[in-house]
Amino acid sequence: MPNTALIETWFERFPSLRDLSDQHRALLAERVMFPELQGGAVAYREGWECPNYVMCLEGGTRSFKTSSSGRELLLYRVVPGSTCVFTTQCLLAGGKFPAESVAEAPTRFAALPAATFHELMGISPEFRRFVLDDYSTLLSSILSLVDEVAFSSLDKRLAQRLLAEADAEGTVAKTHQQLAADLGSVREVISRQLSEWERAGWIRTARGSLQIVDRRALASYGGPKGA
Amino acid sequence: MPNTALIETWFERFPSLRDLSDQHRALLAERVMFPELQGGAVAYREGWECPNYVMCLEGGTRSFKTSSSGRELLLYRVVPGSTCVFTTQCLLAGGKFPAESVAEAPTRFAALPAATFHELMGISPEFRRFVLDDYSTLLSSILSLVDEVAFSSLDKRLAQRLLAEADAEGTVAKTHQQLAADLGSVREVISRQLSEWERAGWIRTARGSLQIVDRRALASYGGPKGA
DNA sequence: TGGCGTATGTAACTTGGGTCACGTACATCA
DNA sequence: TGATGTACGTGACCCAAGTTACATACGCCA
Repeated sequence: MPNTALIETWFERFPSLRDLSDQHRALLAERVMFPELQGGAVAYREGWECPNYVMCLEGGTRSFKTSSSGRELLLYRVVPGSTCVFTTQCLLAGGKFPAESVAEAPTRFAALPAATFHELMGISPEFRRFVLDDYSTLLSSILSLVDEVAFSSLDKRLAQRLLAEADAEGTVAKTHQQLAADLGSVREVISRQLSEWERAGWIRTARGSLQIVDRRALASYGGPKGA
Repeated sequence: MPNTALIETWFERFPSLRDLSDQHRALLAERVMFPELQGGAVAYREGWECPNYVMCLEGGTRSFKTSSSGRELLLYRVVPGSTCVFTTQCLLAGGKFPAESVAEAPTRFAALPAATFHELMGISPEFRRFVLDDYSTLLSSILSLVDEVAFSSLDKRLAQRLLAEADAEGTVAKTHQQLAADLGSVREVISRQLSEWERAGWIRTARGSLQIVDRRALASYGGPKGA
């Protein structure tokens, strides 16, 4: 069994899978596959079939919509320990993949064939709970996204995003282009706003990253409804 | 049993419930309640608890988000024979109602207590399928909504909506105000666009409704990506 | 038939943010 | 140490759409 190590990693990343009965866990282990993706590789395009239920072990992907003019809007990010919930959507709805998904780094998945997925959904309450927890979390986050996109201005959304992307030191390791793609906007608009905040002393910019100086200012700018 | 007639109506509106085993159907019938709402009454506000799984028998509600400035955006409509999927979301995610919901007409529901809902999700594959079918359909429609709101212009969205709301004769029985609320816009903007289309001879407007004259023109305007 | 409430028409203005068209600054590798 | 590719800065411009501010117009009830 060359997969023993990977299976171990898998259960480490998804501890709730340990709640399954021995029998069901054995079924998982028997059927699972561990595909890989290069960084930058396309995982899914809109409209593709979804033959597997997909969980992320290493790396990560971003799922997004693309407009006719080429602008992108981030829907959500799949990181180690989380599932690619759009595959859940495909399998449950019996439809096609509803967006595009691209690996942001070299990525390793655990993939469960559709038949096994459905089988386990039927027989394992723990597996069901695991799947539905993730799935309902996604819907919540997409509903917030609707609200944001429909009613919030771009500068507020940008402020929030910087805070969300920042590490403990306040560094945001993204280019303006990437921020624009996350927000469904374009580079120039992001640059414009960032320069303004840099002049105000709220951030410091660098090539390929930026540094938040005044977290509080950004938070009160993007946070409560008001200005 | 004063509810016999209602239970009969209920199963008529939701034929897939007949697929449940006799035992599980008996459980449904035993625990169900049939609350009513006046037209215009608030069913849920954002953040409310959801003690029931709710299915619509008569009437209907609209679920929408509201911006800080008071603009509304329709998320989806609950009609007879469909469930209020946000209650599913609440029950599965264990969270609060994620939007506001208002009865558009006098409305009758079938409501299943949360405990019964969870019990049946565990023991009845048919019930599970019924719930998850609806739920996954909702996610699909919300994802389309994201795409539309983020990337489509208001006039295209309006054209599509007119076509969607029109009856067989091409009559759309809504005020400009209501159309605006569906689309997350304001009345003046809708009126402006409608006048333009009236001048072009695509529609005829009246008080409280309008008539589509040239379906094809509207469809090609809003439909394919181009102009 | 006059008035009141609701629905609509429309002009003028403002603004956010996307588009165009550059110029400049790093950074790496030959 | 130049050349080339990638990231960033910036101004000018434009357009969709929201805001403001009224003017009607219809329809019903007293």
